[in-house]
Amino acid sequence: MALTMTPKERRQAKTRQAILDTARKIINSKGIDGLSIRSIAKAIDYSPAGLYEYFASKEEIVWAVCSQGQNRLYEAMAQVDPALPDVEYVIELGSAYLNFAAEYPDFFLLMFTTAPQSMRNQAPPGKEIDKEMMGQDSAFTILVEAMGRGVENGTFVLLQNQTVMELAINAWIQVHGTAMLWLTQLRYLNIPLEHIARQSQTTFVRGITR
Amino acid sequence: MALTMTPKERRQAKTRQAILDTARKIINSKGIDGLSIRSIAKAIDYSPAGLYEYFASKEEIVWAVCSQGQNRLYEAMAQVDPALPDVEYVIELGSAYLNFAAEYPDFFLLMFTTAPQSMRNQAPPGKEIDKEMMGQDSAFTILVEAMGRGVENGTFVLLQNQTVMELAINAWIQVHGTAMLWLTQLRYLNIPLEHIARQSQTTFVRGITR
DNA sequence: TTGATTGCCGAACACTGTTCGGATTCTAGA
DNA sequence: TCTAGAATCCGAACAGTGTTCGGCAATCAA
Repeated sequence: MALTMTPKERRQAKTRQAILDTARKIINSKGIDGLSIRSIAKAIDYSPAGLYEYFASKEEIVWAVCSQGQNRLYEAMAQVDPALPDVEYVIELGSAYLNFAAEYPDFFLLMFTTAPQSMRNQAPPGKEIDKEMMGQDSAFTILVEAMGRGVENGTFVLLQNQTVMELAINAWIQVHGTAMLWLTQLRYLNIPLEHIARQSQTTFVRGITR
Repeated sequence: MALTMTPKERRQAKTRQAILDTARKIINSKGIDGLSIRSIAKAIDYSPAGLYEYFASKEEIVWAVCSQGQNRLYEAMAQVDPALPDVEYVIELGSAYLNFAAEYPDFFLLMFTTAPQSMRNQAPPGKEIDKEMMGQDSAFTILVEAMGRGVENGTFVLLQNQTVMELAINAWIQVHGTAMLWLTQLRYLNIPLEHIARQSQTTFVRGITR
């Protein structure tokens, strides 16, 4: 797609990306409260007003950062080897999810808490954060396919009237709960993530295998 | 304790509680972004500066609101009948947790996401939000005792080298993940909470029973 | 009746996101 | 090449935020 762009469009895209990159860096270093229009502007040698040529509001910037975060999460999970056995594959997918959360805590919390709330109203039509999550090339899709494969192979067993997607949601719940609880509570009690994550995953696998 | 207070202290406590009550109401109606010092002050016929006689900062107000929220969550879970069989008891505890989250979504999200982050630094010493969570008369304590009882009765089985507290953390992860994922994602996809919660709890119980 | 403390407020400060008008600079068409 | 118009960008301002400070009353202790 970059080949079909005019020089003007390329400049625009470059500036847009520079804004998003600095915004993401500030979030990862100073947290979401340390992110201001003026701090972004100063970092890229722009006037605060100048940013509004590229984004309509601060929320739109944060939304775009989160949207790219979903892609990063997808790529992290897509790197897990699908040739692994069913159980190991699902566990490794979960570990990729958790590593992402542990590496970028503020970013992860932003993507899954404050972001979906306040930005639901003015996200680009057809590109809401939930559609983004469920759509093609999303992290959740990888999980659905992994669970579906396990069910077909007879490795995982469905509950009564349970669909594969619902099973995937349950897997998501388990790993997401681990990430959220560790980020907001357990890590301050010096409880290591790997320790509790292994237990949680083991119990979950025990619950869905026969 | 209210009996040992001087009239002056009673007045102070009354005003403090009025501040916290209005703050909680604003959070539940307008969300956390709708909460401002000036909006609280206007609601109780005070000047913005007047509130600083009772709380040192806005964050201290939010912290106190969250702290009282922990108590409300504890009371909700304490009302579950302990005479229930092990499995039903744990499930009902989880349902109480989920009902709380569904009834006060913004409040719940505040308690478990933005709050623990930003207020860790200047919470009253010995009263950090995590100590609050793990301490006596906390919601988590109820869960620990419930799991411990189930283990003693042989209803629940521990993993290798797993403690009862770790098992309780896993139960917490499961129910917390359900709450968070539904509040931030699933409810916008019109997925009913009861539906997905039942599956999640069933799978978890299946994972910890022999 | 003093003197001091408490309770409360108006005004101000530094910050935030955002808008608007006016400068530049770039670009496309005759 | 010249010019009209669009694309960029900025300074200044506005409304809102949390917070501080000086001072004015009311209350309380001696």
